[in-house]
Amino acid sequence: MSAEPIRNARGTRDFLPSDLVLVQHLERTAQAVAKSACYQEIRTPLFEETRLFQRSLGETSDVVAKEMFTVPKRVEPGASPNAGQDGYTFRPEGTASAARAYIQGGFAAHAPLQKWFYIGPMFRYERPQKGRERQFTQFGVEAFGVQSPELDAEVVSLALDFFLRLGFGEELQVRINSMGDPADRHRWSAKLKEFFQPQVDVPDSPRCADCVQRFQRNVFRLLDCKVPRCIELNQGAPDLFALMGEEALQHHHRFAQALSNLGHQPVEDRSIVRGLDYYTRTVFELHYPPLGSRSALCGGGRYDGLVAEMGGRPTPAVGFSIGFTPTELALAELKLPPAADLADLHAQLAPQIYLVAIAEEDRADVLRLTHRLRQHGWRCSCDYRQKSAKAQFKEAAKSKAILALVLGAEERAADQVVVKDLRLQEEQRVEISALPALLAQLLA
RNA sequence: GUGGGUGUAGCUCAGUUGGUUAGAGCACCAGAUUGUGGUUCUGGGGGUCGGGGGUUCGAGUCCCCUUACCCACCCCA
Repeated sequence: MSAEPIRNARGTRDFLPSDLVLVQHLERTAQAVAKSACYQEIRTPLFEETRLFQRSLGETSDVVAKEMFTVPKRVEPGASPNAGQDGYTFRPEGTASAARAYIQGGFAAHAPLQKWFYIGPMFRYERPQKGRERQFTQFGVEAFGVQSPELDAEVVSLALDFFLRLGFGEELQVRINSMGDPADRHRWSAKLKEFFQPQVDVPDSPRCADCVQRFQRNVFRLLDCKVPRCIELNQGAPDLFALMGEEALQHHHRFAQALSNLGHQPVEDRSIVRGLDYYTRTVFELHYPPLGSRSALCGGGRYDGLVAEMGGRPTPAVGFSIGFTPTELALAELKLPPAADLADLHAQLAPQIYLVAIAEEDRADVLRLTHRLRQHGWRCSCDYRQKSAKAQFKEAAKSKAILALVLGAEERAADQVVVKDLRLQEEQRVEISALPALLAQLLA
């Protein structure tokens, strides 16, 4: 049996100790931003009933149509489970689960206003490429129970704050649009189909092949096609804003106003059309133009219909999600964050104290002392490979420890220990009883 | 799902028009006289050259297939 080594599954990543430094920094930044605005953390299961996503994201969305990690509910021999309809699916995004938890928790009745955030892995069965993985981490925020456009602006400002704290500059751009209310959307959809029909429904369509496809699945997407010819053909297409109801229009204006009130002049961008069904009114994206083609950092919007659609009381809501992977890519390109921001996390990878046993007979005492110091809260390490004293000092240096404690026959006889500062190469011999105080001073 | 690129030690790569036991740097391990470090020196472990088939006297080096990864499209975080 020639055992071929098993590798990580396609589209997944190992986060090794040094990789985690950045990730942990992203996590704590996200938490700090969210908590500063009194958003509370939630953790929902990594998998849900498949129906949850079919209902919330829409059967025609790409995510549901071809990117779901679905497993059958039961795998009994002989049974023929229908995973597609009656199975579990690893969550491809966080909003559906949050809405489900909101409904299930009965918040509409006793505490309709809920501001939540989450950080965790999401799964999509896609072909991996740069900035896109099958398992990825998202930071998301969802605020339930308020339909005021000022809340939309608050949510956007959280996303902005996240990137600003990571070191992004003032070039950060908020692009906004509105999807109107469902009735507006239906009218618009009909008008669009009417408008595009002649372009698509002919043997030799002037539109690109993708657009012909999109026409069936999601007409809105024709609008953000990048093919030059298609862009031309989009001239004169029906404008949603001309069909939108007064309330939705007002909402959008107040949203834009609230944003500029917070100091973020938004950019109107009619091509922003989120791919998931549940969005209503506000949709937005954060961009960082210096990044060029990969400038999109965050996407979000309002989904006033989702909770009711899923069987809860009608509850307005708004949120966003930020992918860690694109964020990491952007940070790398921008040479961010500054090393100082990560210094503490890096430092935690190294021991503070490395204990050296001069001879074999000293090892037992070294282990005892190591154990004691750990209980005091110091990060301590020592050798378990019978290395020579010399090699232990090498090990101590390599480990980036700050101090070395040396225990030999002389020290043990006198109840003392040598404390060596590896940065200054200075050492002193002290009574064991005085050790905690000295360490506290040296490692402050 | 479609198209393109790549695949030599843990990592970064050399390997001349196919030629004999496949190399380097870094990393790792051990030493350089007796209780002390990141420099230096010496030695050592580690590769069925992604896998399979073919051409050839002979292939890491050419051809085919396959697989993994990467990149782009689609879509999106």
